[in-house]
Parts: sequence; structure tokens; C-alpha cells
Amino acid sequence: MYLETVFLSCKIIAPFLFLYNMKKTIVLYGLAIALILLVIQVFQYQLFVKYISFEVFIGILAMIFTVIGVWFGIRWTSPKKTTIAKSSTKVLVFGDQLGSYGLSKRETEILEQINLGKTNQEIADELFISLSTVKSHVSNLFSKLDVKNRVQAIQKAKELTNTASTKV
Amino acid sequence: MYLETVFLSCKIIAPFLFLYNMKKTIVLYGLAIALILLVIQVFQYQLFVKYISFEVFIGILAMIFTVIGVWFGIRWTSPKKTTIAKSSTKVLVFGDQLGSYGLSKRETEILEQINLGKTNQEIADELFISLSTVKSHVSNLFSKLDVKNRVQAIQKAKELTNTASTKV
DNA sequence: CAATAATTGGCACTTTAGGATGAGCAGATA
DNA sequence: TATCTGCTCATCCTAAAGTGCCAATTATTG
Repeated sequence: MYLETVFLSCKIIAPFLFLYNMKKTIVLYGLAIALILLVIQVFQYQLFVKYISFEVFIGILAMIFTVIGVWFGIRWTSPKKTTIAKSSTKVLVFGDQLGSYGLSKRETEILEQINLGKTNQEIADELFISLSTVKSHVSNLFSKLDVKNRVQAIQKAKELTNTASTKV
Repeated sequence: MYLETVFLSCKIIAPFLFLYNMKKTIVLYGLAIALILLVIQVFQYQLFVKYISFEVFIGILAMIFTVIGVWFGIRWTSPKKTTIAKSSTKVLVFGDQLGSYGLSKRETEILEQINLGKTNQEIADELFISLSTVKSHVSNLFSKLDVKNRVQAIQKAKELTNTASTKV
């Protein structure tokens, strides 16, 4: 009964968390804009008291919004990527961007390992699956990316994830 | 005499062109800001005529500068990249930088072809040499780069040429 | 001119990659 | 409940990659 309640609560909350996560940047940006507009409202009467000239006020305002825009532009275009640590196998070069091109999560994981220059056997050892399974995934992702070998697969994936980054 | 004059003129102009090229983005952005401020000056009196409310005016202004900021942010962070022409085989990714790491000219050519995702037979056809020769070069360059397969070779070479590029 | 390096090519062999096909299980969905 | 998707694993086969070793010719260098 208690566990069921918790389970149901999770099911209700999850969509909102997902929506929040998706729109977080937009929400934060909107809040930032609202906050600054509020500050403008609060200090509006001071404009006419002429502590600062209108031009300087506009200049400061322009600077603030430009900085916000630059920050937003960088955030917006920057692909999700982690600095490649040499010995780490949790490096994500492609992240989750290839999903929209038909690759499953596991296939993307396999491709990450291929990108590290590993053999199929090494990938099998790393992910605790069999060599046959790795081959199966490799073959499937080659088909989805329309490539003939691992070098082409890597390049195609990088192309797609770069395109996806600049398209958003 | 005449050629000397032209030559001296070029020497004088070149630094300014270089400076202009370096600072072009900043200059253009400054001009954009100045232009918008000029527009504000021109329309300033209209603010008090109240065609639009102050809040709406600030909102439009914020939007304009945000867009400029986003554009600037994208331009600022966008990596310098060359589109790899699909059918071209004369694209040089590594150039002649690998010579200092022990690779011969031919070995670098072979690596360029590998980087295009080609099989050894395709490389042999492209360079008009035999499959055995390609294998020999491949094996040699693997040894010099201290790698085990072509994916690792490509990454090592990119690493080395990036290091060389940033070092300059 | 001799020595060295680069380039070319071969053969035999092992390892790895890749293609084709089939099958079972778990979870999600209509 | 049936269907679909993702993941797993297998077998068989061919192709490609890669290794080791050897050798000849040409270009470069001291």
C-alpha cells in the first residue's frame, strides 16, 4: 500500500520533472529577463531624477542583455560533451544526440567504445557482453548510419552530432 | 622603382588588414550597437509621445540586444572547421605536420586516405600502388605512432597535429 | 661515392571485422 | 493478449586488417 503510493507519486511527478528539465534553460532565461525588468521597474522613477542620463542607462541595459544573450548563445549551441579523460571509459563524445537518428542507447554506447579505438573483443570485455552481441550492435549501427566500416561510422556520427548542435 | 613602391605599399597596408581581420567581429558588433543607439536617439522623443509604453520599449530593446548577443555568442564559440568534401581525395587534414613525428611523406598520404574511411584496396587504387605496399606503409606508420589500429592512428595523428597547431 | 632512408612489392599467417541469418527474453504499448 | 522494440547470443562465412619477414630499386645525404 505504502510502496504503491510512492510508486504512484513518482509516476505523477516524473512528467513534470522531465518537462522542467527540457525547458530549464528557457525558464531560467525568462526568469532572468523578468528579474531585470523588475529591477528596471523599481528604479524607473530614478530615471527622471536623473542620477544617470538616459543614454548611460540604455548602455548599461544593453550590456546586461548582451551578456545574457552571449551566455545563452553559448549554452544553446554548446554540445553536451565532457572533456575526454584519457583513462576514462565513461567519456561521452556523442552523448544522447544520435537517438534522433535511430540509434538505440546501447548502440551509441558501442559507438563510443569504437571511437576509443577498441576492438570488438575489448568492447565486449568493457561492457560485460559477448563478442557476438557487440558484432550485432556494430552491424546494426552501420546500417542505421549507412556506413561501411568503423572509421566512416565515427565520422558520420561526429558529423550528425555537429549538425544537430548547430541546428538547435 | 615602380615595383618597389608597390611592394612598400603592400608592407604598410598589410598590418592594418590583419588587424581589421582579427577585430572584424568586434568592430561589426560595436557598429551594430552604435547604430541601434543612434536609432534610439532618433526615436527618443517618441518615448514621451507614448506611441509605445516604456515597458514595451525596453522589452523590444532587450530582445534586440539578446539576439545580437546570441549571434555573437555563436560566432565566438563556433570552431574553425573546413567542410570535408565528399569526393575529394586532396583534402589535407594532417598536412605536412607529421614529418616531425617520423612519418614519411608517403606514410602521411596513406594516413590521409585512411582518415577518409577507405579500405587498403581502395587506397591502393587511389595511389596507384599495390595492396602489399599499402599494408607495409600502414604497418610502419602504426609503429611510428605507437598505435594498434586505424582508428587509434587517426586519433593519434589528430592529437599530434592539434598539439603542433596550438604550439605554433 | 658510400651509406642511409624511402618506396615498392611479395608471401604466409593470424586476428579482427563485417555480413547474413536465426532465435529467445523482457518491457512497453495498442 | 498480441505486437513491437531493444537487447542478447549464436553460427557460418567471407573479407579485410594487421603482423612478421624478406628483398630490390630509387632518392637523399654526408
